[in-house]
Amino acid sequence: MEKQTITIYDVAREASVSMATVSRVVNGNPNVRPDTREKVLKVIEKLDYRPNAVARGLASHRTTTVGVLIPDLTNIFYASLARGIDDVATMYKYNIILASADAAKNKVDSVLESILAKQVDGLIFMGTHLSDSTRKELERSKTPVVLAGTVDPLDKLGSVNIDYVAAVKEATQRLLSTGNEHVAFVTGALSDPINGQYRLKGYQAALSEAKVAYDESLVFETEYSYRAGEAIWDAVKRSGATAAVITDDELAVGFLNGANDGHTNIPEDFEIITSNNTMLTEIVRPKLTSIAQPLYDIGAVAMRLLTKMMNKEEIEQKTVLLPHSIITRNSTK
Amino acid sequence: MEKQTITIYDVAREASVSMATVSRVVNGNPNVRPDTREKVLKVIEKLDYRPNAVARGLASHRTTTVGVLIPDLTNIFYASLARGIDDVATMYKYNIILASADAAKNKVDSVLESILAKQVDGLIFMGTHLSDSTRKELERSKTPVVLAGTVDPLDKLGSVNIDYVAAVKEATQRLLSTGNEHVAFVTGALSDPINGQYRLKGYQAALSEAKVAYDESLVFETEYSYRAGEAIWDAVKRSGATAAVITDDELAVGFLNGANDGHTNIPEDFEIITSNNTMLTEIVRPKLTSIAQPLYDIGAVAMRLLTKMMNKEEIEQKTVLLPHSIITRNSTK
DNA sequence: GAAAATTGTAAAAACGTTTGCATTTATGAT
DNA sequence: ATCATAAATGCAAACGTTTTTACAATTTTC
Repeated sequence: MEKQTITIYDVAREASVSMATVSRVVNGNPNVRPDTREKVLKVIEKLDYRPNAVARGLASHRTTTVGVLIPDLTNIFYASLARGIDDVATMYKYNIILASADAAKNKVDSVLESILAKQVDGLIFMGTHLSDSTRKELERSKTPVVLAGTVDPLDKLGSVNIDYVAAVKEATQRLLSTGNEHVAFVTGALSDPINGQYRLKGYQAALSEAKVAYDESLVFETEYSYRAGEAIWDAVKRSGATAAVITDDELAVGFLNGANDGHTNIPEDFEIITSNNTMLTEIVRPKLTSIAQPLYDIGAVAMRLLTKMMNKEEIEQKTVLLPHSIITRNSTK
Repeated sequence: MEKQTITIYDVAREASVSMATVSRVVNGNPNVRPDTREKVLKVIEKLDYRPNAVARGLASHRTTTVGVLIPDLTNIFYASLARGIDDVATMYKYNIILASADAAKNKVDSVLESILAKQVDGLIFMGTHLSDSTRKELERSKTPVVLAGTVDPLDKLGSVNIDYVAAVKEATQRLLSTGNEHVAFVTGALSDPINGQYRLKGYQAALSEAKVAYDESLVFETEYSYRAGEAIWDAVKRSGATAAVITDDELAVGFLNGANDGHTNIPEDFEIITSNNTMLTEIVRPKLTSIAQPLYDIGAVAMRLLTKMMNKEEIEQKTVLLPHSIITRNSTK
């Protein structure tokens, strides 16, 4: 019934100053005498006034809200990035509008539209490769965008990644070096440039340097899930491979258990290197050797980069590559 | 430079109707002649007009946005709930403002304040037990609230859960029935009513019915994480227990690996039942027997309940209990 | 001690919608 | 045709802020 919202106007009246002055106090504008500031603050306290962010957003054209698109909340890889994003966002007083957008399901554009309608100040994309329509939509809105763990082949948007080519190359070399003649490459959609261009290139480069012929039948394209990993084990085993580089931990874990349950000894009879170094690699037995990506940092740096863009600060590098390494555990000899 | 935002006013002028009519068309108000609707839609298309959700929110007092508080994004339990929440929210055209609020770190109230400032239409709480100050804050804002996987001891807010008392009781009985005389109870903060009241009560009820004395030294309080599970294994083993009910999967998995790595055979020498039936239970070896909670559904139902509250619909049951079961895998005899 | 610069405050115009009310136009029964 | 009624539209006032402009009061400068 009684709405009872205390507005800036009530505060102004009670403190016998103008709305403008109250606004200045609330926003920390220095142009207000200490004693008036004091007086206003007292009234704010007394009336328990809370500024309305919606009205503020309308008047100032800034919502202090950023949109975050995530392909799968329950995939710990993305969740880890999200945590980095969230922490930095909080640090800079931004709220996050989170939306899951399964690229596969063409949801991206509609989700994006609803987020842009909310007038977010910026946008972080994870995982989803940007379609042309998506890109156009972003362009027209002029909203700053940063990709986290996602590359932009056109190199126009901000992005934070590791050097996938180098990382996969090292992993592959590692497997070749222990005498594996047939190393499989098990990955997600090759239409995603990270897989189809970067990682694949690293894989091929390692083979080529080791003078091993590239054999397309050793490349396995599937999806990032535990089930997919279990399911594909047999095929990989039958291909004659004795080792595999796998580009997602859930996938790798499913794969590993497929091997375990099929009584193949890891790493004696088959070696595995996975890619994300999430908690999963430590949970399974044997523990998985993995490319280590600084997941939290990828998210955190992406968000930090976005804050700079939103502030129109000078950006030294809008395409950043964070360092990676390989953590040896027990799925390799 | 040129802001170039197309407003409802531009559309009105171009279509030679009033703003009100355009607004009606956009909002699907039936009070507009089909041919005017057509005309307006054409202009909207032509001008590529997009309504500004912030202005809309200010004028209508509805933001079609809900706040979601999550204790830990990377804990798959919460992430699973969140997925249910997200799907239903999308279905009903709500956006989600996600904020992680580590109850431990007293962040809850400040996060809540920033979310409420954004004028969300409703709020979903996960995991965090509501402090008095939080509750007061919610009350004053009059925002509808639903707890997902979290109980309200005062039973004032909406909530969606399973019957924790019954579930833990069944799990404990199961372990007692295979001859375990000392069954440990390993859980998170006992200050959380779910643990300290409900689950503990179920545990005690099972003991009591089996005429086994309750022994406080078999109750282990720790936190929901893999590391905590690894760390606590030794103490539990030393307590003389030969079985344990564990209330979080990450915790249970750490515990299991503690046992594995300490060369205790599961389930021959020690039985384990965990509580959330997430993917983790299937990933480890042996697979974990678990209480099965409908995680996705808890989130989905919570969000659905919230939509009803936001619409001021009649609510038949604001405290809902979803069914649970026990899934037998290989960590029990 | 007057002119110039600075500071503090108020008034009012945005911001882009929705919505209650008034008005016009169409519909149908007589 | 006529009138009562219903349907469609327009007008203008919110919504709760920020921001621009203007001016008065104070401080500085020489």
